[in-house]
Amino acid sequence: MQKATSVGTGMAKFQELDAKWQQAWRDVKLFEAEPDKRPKFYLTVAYPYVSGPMHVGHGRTYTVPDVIARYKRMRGFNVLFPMAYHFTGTPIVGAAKRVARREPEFVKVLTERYGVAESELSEFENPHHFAAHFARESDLSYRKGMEWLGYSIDWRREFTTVDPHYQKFITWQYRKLYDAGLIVKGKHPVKWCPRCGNPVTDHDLLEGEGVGIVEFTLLKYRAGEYILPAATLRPETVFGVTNLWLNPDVKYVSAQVGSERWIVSEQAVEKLRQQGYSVEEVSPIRIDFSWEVEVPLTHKHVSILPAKFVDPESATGVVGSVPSHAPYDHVALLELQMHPEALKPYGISPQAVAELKPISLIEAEGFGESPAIDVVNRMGIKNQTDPKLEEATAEVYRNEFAKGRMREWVSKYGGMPVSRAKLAVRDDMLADNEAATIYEFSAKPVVCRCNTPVTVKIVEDQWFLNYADEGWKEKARGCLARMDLVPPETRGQFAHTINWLHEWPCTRNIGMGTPAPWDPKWMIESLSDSTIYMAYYTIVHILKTIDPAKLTDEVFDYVFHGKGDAALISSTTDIPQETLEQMRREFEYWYPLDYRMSANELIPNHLTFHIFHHALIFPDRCPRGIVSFGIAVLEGEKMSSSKGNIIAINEAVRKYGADTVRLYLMSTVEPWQDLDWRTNEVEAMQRNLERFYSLAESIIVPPAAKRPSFAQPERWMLSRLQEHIRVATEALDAFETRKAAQHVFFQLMHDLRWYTKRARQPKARTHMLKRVLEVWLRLLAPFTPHICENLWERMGGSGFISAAPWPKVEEGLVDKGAELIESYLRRVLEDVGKILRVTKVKKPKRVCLYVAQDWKWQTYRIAMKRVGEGKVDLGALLREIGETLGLRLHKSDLSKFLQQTVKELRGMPSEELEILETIETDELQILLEAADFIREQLNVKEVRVFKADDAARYDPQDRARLAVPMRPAIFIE
RNA sequence: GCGGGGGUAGCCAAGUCAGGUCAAAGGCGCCAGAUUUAGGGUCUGGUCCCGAAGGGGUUCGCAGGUUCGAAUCCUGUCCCCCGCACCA
Repeated sequence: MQKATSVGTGMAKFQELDAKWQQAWRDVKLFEAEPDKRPKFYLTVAYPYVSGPMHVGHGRTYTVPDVIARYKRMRGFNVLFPMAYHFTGTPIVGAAKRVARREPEFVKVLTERYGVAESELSEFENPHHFAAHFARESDLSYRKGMEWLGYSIDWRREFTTVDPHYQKFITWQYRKLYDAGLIVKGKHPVKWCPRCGNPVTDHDLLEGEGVGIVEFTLLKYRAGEYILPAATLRPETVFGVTNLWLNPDVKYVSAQVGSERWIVSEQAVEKLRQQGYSVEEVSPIRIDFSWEVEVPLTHKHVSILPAKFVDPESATGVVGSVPSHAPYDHVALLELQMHPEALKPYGISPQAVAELKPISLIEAEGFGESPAIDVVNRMGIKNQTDPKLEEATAEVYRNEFAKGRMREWVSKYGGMPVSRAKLAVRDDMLADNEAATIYEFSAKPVVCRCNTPVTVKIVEDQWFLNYADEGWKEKARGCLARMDLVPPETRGQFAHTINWLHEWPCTRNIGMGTPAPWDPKWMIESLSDSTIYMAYYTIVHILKTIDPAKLTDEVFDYVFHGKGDAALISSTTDIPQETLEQMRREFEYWYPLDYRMSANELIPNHLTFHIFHHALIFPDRCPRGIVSFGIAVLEGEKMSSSKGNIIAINEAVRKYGADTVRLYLMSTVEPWQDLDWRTNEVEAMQRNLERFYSLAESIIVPPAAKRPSFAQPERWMLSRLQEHIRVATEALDAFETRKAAQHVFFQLMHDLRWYTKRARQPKARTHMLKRVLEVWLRLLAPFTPHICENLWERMGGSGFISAAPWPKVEEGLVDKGAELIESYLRRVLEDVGKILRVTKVKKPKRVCLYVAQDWKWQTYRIAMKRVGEGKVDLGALLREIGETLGLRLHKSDLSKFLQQTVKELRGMPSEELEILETIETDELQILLEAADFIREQLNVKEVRVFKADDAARYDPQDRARLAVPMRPAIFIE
């Protein structure tokens, strides 16, 4: 059976077109960008981290800049769109390790899903090989995917972040930062696997993904020579301590910590060591519950009481009791007070326990004296093993932290919001050596892939980028203020991030990357080496021709800052002077970057770093704008590439063709919205494109007619075309790919269908369709370049459509009157259709249309004028019309009609009113001309049109009286 | 908690800044008709409810308010999503 589409087996055909045109572009180096006289447009998108295949999310991320690049090129810009690969970082190293361990699940994904041969596995133990494979080698790789999608990338500038040239560039940059005093040394807690001897990232975890590290303050309670360090998240509550809790079932030890003698749970010892405490000489100790301890800061003396809820695994196993504000403490105390016999084994006086009263030190709106007691009572919690206590604690903490204030009696901190007092108390106590710090996971367990429990380790010697530096922040703010942000809502996020960002650890001791120039045992961390590489793109293709050993700081200083003398640098480095000058010219031509594109989840780090580093290194060449993308999901579900449940974009391209995938990705949502890949919609898109292709062919094939005269349908079509050009242009200028694609594909298709139905003269039609197609192809070219190139060639367009000029709106062809007439006809057809449906008449014999009589039209026009002017005095208007028309007989008809008319006109938007006013419409003429068309559309034998007051009209039901201007009365037989 | 985004018909999603053309674009799905009639493709029409004449009713998370008029403005309220770092 013959297929309606002449694409034949459409899919195969599209793939052929893809390959053909990609080769053609390559052959003429169409996308290799060199500085010239044209205005430039330079855009980049975050280079991919090549830890796996390119999936549909990446497809969207990279198609947006390509569409924009193609659009700008057609607008006459010299466009630079480069691409590179990010190798730096731990996940690739982690993946290689997983291969080395032959983790079955991962190996399975690699071999069965990602097409890696078993025999090659050993090579994938090398992280560099792993990355290179997914960067360029694999059929699922980024390079292939991007080529198959027809991206207009200048591939000469491709590089990886571990290339020696790039490392020279990073070294240059980091020496600058170091010299500026923005690299500072410090320590910070990391997740650490004792067995691997390495920090671990979430990717390396078997269990505990997403678990955070929280900072506890250790309050130093003193008991003679001993110190009992009680861990708390709320140091400000020290003023409400009534006693200390220890768990009688726990093994406690006494340990020499620095110059102090600490008592902690046995489990805490290793933790303290990991966290940089020098712990020596540990011996078991029996807790004597008769001790009194001195509370730090307040110097009160309190007793030690037994409590089961105290967890030896959590922090130090020593806990201070603040019953007024900690539900656990309140319940534990209550239990002891109700069961004094439990105190006997410990030799504690029940009398003393009974006298313990909660001390309230925080007031919070919506709570009474003691929030902890309120909440415990409300939840009906009776004992300290009740799991609801967690929730109660969270509720009290949340409310007190957010809304609480320290009570006035609390010396020094009285009246302070809890959120501030917490830090103030902590800092004061730390300064006086009355407290220390310990880190703990926010949830347990956390287990490394090697099946070892992960601990918190304090890494000493860590190097930080000092984003806390106020001067730097100020520069970044200045840069931000000058930038165009898409979508604009992201501005607040950026501003907030600049304020909030502080020291960022910029070195790591594992993974691939560039050694820190001032301390080469460390590697520059992967986000930190990706902040200004957009500048590197401008010269990389030239740099590649130079021996990296020659790339001294002087070279980069010259190229990027114009510092020094080219001839001199040439003589010391042996780089030809012309080469140096050429690089300088390239940089000066392309920089600043016009738009940076990346995922909006990178605003809190990468994108803001990008601003910081530019503000410092290229203060006069800050990027002009940032576009932030949404994420992508699959059939409404999240993707996971480590589990292999992704749609590899390369496979999708092979299956549906590049243009189908591109248009789908661009037309469903705007770039900053979340994309949902739905297979059935992609398939529908493919059919749509095939339909478009065969429609285009059917337009191209018949020989062109000489320019015939245009009638209403032609005028309408041309006017609509202008509208689509206008909207698409505006949309693409604002990165609204969806809006643009909707107009240039779907809406234009709709209009063209209407036109083909409406067109009466075959010659005019052939001519018009060709004329529309010529524009249409150019409008679609950024989205579906392969198909458009092919059709462009077929219809004899000159050169590549990729290099053709973008269509311009021809104001002279905008014809609001023509548009009004068509929407009028549509309305008439709709009304008739509605009547047919309601009356369930299937095959009408005859349709009669009655156009409003002159007096109604005259009234209408006068009313229109008055309404357009603003206020309407119905009475005055009535008199005015009565006088003008000299009508007496239908006074009541007139007033009724006028009322309706005014109401209707008032509801009309002023724009439409204006058009109506200015355009001479002869309704009768319009309908007479369109009668044939209406007859065809309704599939009736006869359509008759009358004036409503035509005495000779055929009107058995006297419908004509219902006629109103722009709404003819209808009679159906 | 802090910061950001969002709730529109079966699903996705425009429309909200600049109130009226909005029963609300477009896509998907579904239904019907047409097609030298394959349950495929293509084309046409329909797709909140009622209606044998183009009409009426009820809708845009929920509750109020402003207005001749509210999906759009204001107030309150409920719910959902994302980020909060050392890492891509």
